[in-house]
Amino acid sequence: MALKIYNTLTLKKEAFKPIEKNVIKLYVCGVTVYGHCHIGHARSAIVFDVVYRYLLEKGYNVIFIKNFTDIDDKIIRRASEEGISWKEVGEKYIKSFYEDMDALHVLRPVHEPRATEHIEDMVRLVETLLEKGYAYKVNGNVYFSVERYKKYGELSKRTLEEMLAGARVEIDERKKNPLDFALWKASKEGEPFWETPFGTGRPGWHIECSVMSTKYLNNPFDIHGGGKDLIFPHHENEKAQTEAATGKPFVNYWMHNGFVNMEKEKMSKSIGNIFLIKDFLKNHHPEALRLFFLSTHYRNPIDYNEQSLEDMHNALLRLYYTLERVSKLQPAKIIKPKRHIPADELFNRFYKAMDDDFNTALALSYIFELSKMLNRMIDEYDESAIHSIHYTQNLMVRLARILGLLNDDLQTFHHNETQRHLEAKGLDMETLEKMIHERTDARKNKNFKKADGIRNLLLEKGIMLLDTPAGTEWRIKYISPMKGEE
RNA sequence: GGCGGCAUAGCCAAGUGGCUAAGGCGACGGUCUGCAAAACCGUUAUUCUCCGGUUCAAAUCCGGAUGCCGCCUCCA
Repeated sequence: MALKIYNTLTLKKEAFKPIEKNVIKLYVCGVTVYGHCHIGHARSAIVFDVVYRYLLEKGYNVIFIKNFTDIDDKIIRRASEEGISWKEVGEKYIKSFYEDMDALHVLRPVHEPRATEHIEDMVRLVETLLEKGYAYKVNGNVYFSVERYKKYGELSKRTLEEMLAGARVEIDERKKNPLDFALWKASKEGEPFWETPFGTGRPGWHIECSVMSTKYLNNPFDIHGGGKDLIFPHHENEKAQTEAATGKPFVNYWMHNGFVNMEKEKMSKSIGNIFLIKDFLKNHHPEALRLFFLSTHYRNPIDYNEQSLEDMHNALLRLYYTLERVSKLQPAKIIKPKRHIPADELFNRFYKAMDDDFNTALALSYIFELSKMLNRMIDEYDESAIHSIHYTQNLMVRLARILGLLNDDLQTFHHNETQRHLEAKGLDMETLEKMIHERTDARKNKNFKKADGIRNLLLEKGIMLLDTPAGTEWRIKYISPMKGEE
């Protein structure tokens, strides 16, 4: 099966051919570490985590690099705000980044280089660009001359004339062209700096990615990814610098994920409508966020709202409850997974969907179909089916894990869900069990009015009771306030 | 102003030339139940923003209109 990837450079879906057979070199722009990660960072991380997982699943040796930008204007500003050094700012938010990524089950890339560990390489790149005449010095700053690089605008699909017509670029007298961008910035008093042949200063924004990607992957390399907002200027500039310096193409396939909107508006720090991953995790299972993102194609925008997240949380619970039903079946003495052809068909369709530019929305639908298939097999249970059931379950879990879902074992899942949910609703285990007990007694005495009252009370708290032959069980169920009132 | 994208059921969302227009959430009916719930079965878009065109055939291609969004400035 052939993988196709939508390439921002050509605006087309293209058959994917790695440069080296069986090896894929993947670079994704990481974060600038000056704050906690928000839901938008989470989308990018999850999208490329799934790309990484799927490429591994297909048997490729994936050299996946994701950087930290740990020196920049905003970090310096943050340091003075928090009264700590810029290095401490970096350390603090790298730690925060890992907490969030681990919670979201984002796999660690092969290397996670930091900008400040590659200053020497940056200096070398700037020198090369100066030597080749692509860059010029002004008062300790070094600028890249966009007019010298003929393909400037190739990635973001605009010409220099068009960009200037936009005329929102601040005119800086020192630059030859307003669109020229800084490779190296002269440091001001009190700012971090490095000594270089062209002056005391610090790197510009784009250069770290050029340096780290080519250092670990060489160029051209296979896939470069990031959020859509990085196409211009970040990726355009990375490409210009690297191609000008090396005389070789930079990247074969450019992948960009769409934004997360809040109430139809882009989530961004400047608008101030950001929602942190840490806040999300207080109220939801981390996989609900994955499910939410993966239910839309990665290139499309997605609108974040509580209702959608609750829908997704319910959908996630459904998958876990299917696994739970399977776990409760009378175990066979020896499980010999037996092929179940309809399940295999869904498995194949899953791969086909993923091969089509990572169509996770379609791929997910097959996981839900496997879940339904399992439930049906359990409903019509006879002992001989146990082997097929296990086979089907294994397929379902395997596919889910390619998407980074169903990571929890049932115990962990229950424990975490219960903790989070009870806390959010101001309940505790003891009260809950007492209420269930009370209701059971009421039912025994045929006092159904009281029993139903308790049940409704709990339902309002998002706890649903199930009377099974084995006794009363309870589950979490997200009910939106609107629907609850109806 | 320039460039790019989107418009599919109550909501979210796949599908981009031809089998019954995926899947999730929700709603309704059935089985089950004290009644429920869960689970399963069934129903929930004869039609894909609108108007033209191409074609034997279009949600899917082309032209136009309307609406929404993004980039052109730090951003995932």
